Amino acid sequence: MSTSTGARRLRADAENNTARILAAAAEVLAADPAASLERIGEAAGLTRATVHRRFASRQALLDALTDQLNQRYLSALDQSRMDTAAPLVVFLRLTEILFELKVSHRFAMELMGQSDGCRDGLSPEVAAGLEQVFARLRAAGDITATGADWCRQVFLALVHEVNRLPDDAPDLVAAGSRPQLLVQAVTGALGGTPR
Amino acid sequence: MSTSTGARRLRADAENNTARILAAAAEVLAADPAASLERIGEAAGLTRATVHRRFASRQALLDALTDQLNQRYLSALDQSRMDTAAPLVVFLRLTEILFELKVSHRFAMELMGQSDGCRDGLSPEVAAGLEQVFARLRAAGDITATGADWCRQVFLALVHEVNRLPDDAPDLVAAGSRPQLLVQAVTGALGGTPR
DNA sequence: TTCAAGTGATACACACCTGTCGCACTTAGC
DNA sequence: GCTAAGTGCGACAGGTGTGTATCACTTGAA
Repeated sequence: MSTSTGARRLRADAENNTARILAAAAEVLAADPAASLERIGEAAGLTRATVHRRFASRQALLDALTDQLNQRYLSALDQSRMDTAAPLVVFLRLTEILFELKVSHRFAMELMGQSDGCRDGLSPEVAAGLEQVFARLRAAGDITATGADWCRQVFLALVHEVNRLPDDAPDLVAAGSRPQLLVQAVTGALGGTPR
Repeated sequence: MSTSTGARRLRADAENNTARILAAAAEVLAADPAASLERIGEAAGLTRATVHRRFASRQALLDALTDQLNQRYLSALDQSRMDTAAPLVVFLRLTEILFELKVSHRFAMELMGQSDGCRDGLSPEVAAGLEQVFARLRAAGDITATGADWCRQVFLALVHEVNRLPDDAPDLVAAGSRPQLLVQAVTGALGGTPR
């Protein structure tokens, strides 16, 4: 599962470089979605040639990035233990984990946004997981919005905005943390009763 | 003011083509921020050469688009009559006008988002106007958020998302209209008491 | 009607990104 | 230490977007 699919095992440093390229790509592409592979390699401390050796094409790199993003979302959904905790707690934990994983929110937005129908953005499993989270929030009366798409869009959009907030933003300080501000904002936007 | 700044007056059809290019650019760039000038010209029913005649460079076109966007926001802020009506009414009217003006929300997001500090995104006047709207909402108890940046970001992000919603989205139908859904979502996200 | 303004079409130069070599060098792994 | 795997460097070809210029044609406006 760890990037090695079928091909014979990579050397340790090579596999490490693959991860560095992915991390650099997430960061650079978040700032500029049209950034060249040269800039991505530079950010990873590698040459463009090496980027090409690890990823056959730009599209292959983007696909790998998408897979990684989906896996992180799935992992976060899994760790949030939906079945045992209260919906609001689950939601808060989910956001906490996503922030810890340093998920590239801008890139996530790009992916989710560009897939008008559901082309290549977030996987159906992730969408289903998020939908379940919101369904439980709705059942518990924490939100009133009924559309799964609307809930997901608002969530992703506000994740992105919360992440862009400077550390000393008054609302962020007041809320206590980014996950808490996000939970407040999302539940409020989706028709939840405050407090 | 009308695009003619200093240079001698353009012929009527030329000025009309300038407007068509701007409209086409807003639409095409909303779908693909990296679209070529050829595609923009094609969408406007013109040739790439003509696009270059009206706008010296790609950057000049983007700047003109930014100016237009800022002017439309200013116009909407002006028409919302902040001084005479209740804050919530002002806010609703503002969003209604923005939707009527078919403001390119995606492009607006790009501009606002990319200007980390305040480089070339929305003008200080627009930012100040929005800040005033939110200040009045706060004074009236419709929201509790205190950060001007946070309020503006949430607003712009949700404008974008509301605009992407299909006409038959359940939450949109329930709210009655896009502006109404937007007002509900923004006030809720910013800590307002529902209803 | 007449003429300048504007456009379409085409060509060109320039720059950038992508993808693929080949070769010398370094390094991980046995 | 040896060997193969991996990397850096340089070069190349192909594609695309940009910006400019020229020429014939069309059209707005006096």
